[in-house]
Amino acid sequence: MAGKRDSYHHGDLRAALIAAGEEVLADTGVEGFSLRQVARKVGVSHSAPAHHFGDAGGLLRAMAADGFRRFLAAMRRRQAEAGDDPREMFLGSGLGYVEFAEGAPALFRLMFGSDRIKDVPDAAFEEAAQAAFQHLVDDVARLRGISPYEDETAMADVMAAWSMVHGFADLLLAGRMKAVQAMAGPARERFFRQVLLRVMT
Amino acid sequence: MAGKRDSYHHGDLRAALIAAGEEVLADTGVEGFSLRQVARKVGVSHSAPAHHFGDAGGLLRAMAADGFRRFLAAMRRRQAEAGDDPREMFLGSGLGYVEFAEGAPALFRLMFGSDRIKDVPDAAFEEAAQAAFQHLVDDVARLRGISPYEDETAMADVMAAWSMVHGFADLLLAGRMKAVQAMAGPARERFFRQVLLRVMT
DNA sequence: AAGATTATCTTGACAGCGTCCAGATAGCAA
DNA sequence: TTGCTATCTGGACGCTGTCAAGATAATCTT
Repeated sequence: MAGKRDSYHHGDLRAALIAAGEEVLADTGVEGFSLRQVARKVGVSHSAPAHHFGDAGGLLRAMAADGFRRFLAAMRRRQAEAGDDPREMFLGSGLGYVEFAEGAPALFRLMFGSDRIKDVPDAAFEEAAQAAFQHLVDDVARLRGISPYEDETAMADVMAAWSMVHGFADLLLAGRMKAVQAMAGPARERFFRQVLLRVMT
Repeated sequence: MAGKRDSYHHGDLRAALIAAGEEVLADTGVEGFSLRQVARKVGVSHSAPAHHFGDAGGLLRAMAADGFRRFLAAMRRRQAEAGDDPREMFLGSGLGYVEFAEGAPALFRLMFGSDRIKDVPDAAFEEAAQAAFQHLVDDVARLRGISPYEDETAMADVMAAWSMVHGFADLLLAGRMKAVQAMAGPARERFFRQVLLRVMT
């Protein structure tokens, strides 16, 4: 993956930096992430990224936006396997949510509020994050038979479900749910279903 | 707070570094946190902290441990105001949880799984974190009339409640719950109670 | 086709960072 | 008083992000 190239121009440096960046992120975590390390990995000078992303935050925001797209894809994938019962579809999304978080913990943490991307508006990021949120809204709408945008209780369902799934995932990554981590795959999934369902009565 | 001193030795540098560190953390966030900045704030050489904490991670772990103690205190305080109904006491803890997170977002994030303190065992940190968890276990025990350590469903209650509160707080900090953030204080509290109670049917 | 313009990438510089190391200073024990 | 040890300083190192100036290639204009 250490891309040496023959021509002066790279070809698709932007995409290569995002890909390499996610590898570096997975290796070192958000806080150890370094722009120069990414540049080295792609085989490009240390200040080449600046032209595409401005500064380090720019690259991280692009990575986070990309992360949200794959996050949504992970939820859809699990949901597709769940059949067409609204409740099972909802649970499928939740399982995809947690699965993604465990598969790419540093990226997940980056997406949800790292200081390095905060407070700088980014259209692509916001759009991708919004799309993921919308997926959850759709789940609840299907389950309740009414749009959360038109029904306050349904919107409370959305917030409750989101909080539950997100908290579960985040505590898992923090290593604070040792009892759950000790469970084997299937038992853990069963446990998670049971927990998540509480939110939907 | 920029402590100039008269003697060569500081007196209580360790505590001063922790206090100054939390200010720096609040100002710059976990990822912008710098050891030298803390040293400057206390009026001490850039490598003085090393003697007390080893490296930057050492100081951050000590700060996180201190954070967990204040976190627990915040939950207790809110609980004490809630009277003696088990349900109200439980809600009080939850409100304290969120209140602490909003009052010290960077510290909260540090406590729950920053890369800069992870994977290095620390007795003081682990003990303080465990004490906070125990508080939650006690809440559920009081509510269910049985110890979660002896009853699987009660332990599932603990995990569900914890996930819910933690997710709510973390999403709030991430700025992802705009609808909730827009609510005025009392309305928000009412909403949160309603959400948290779902977990305890 | 040739020249000019623009996008892309390199190189070198700078200050700030964490950590290591040798030395200075002060409190304390004998 | 004489050591001894804990505490703190100052300088060095390699790493970092960002900026500015220059080199190279692709594209546009005519």
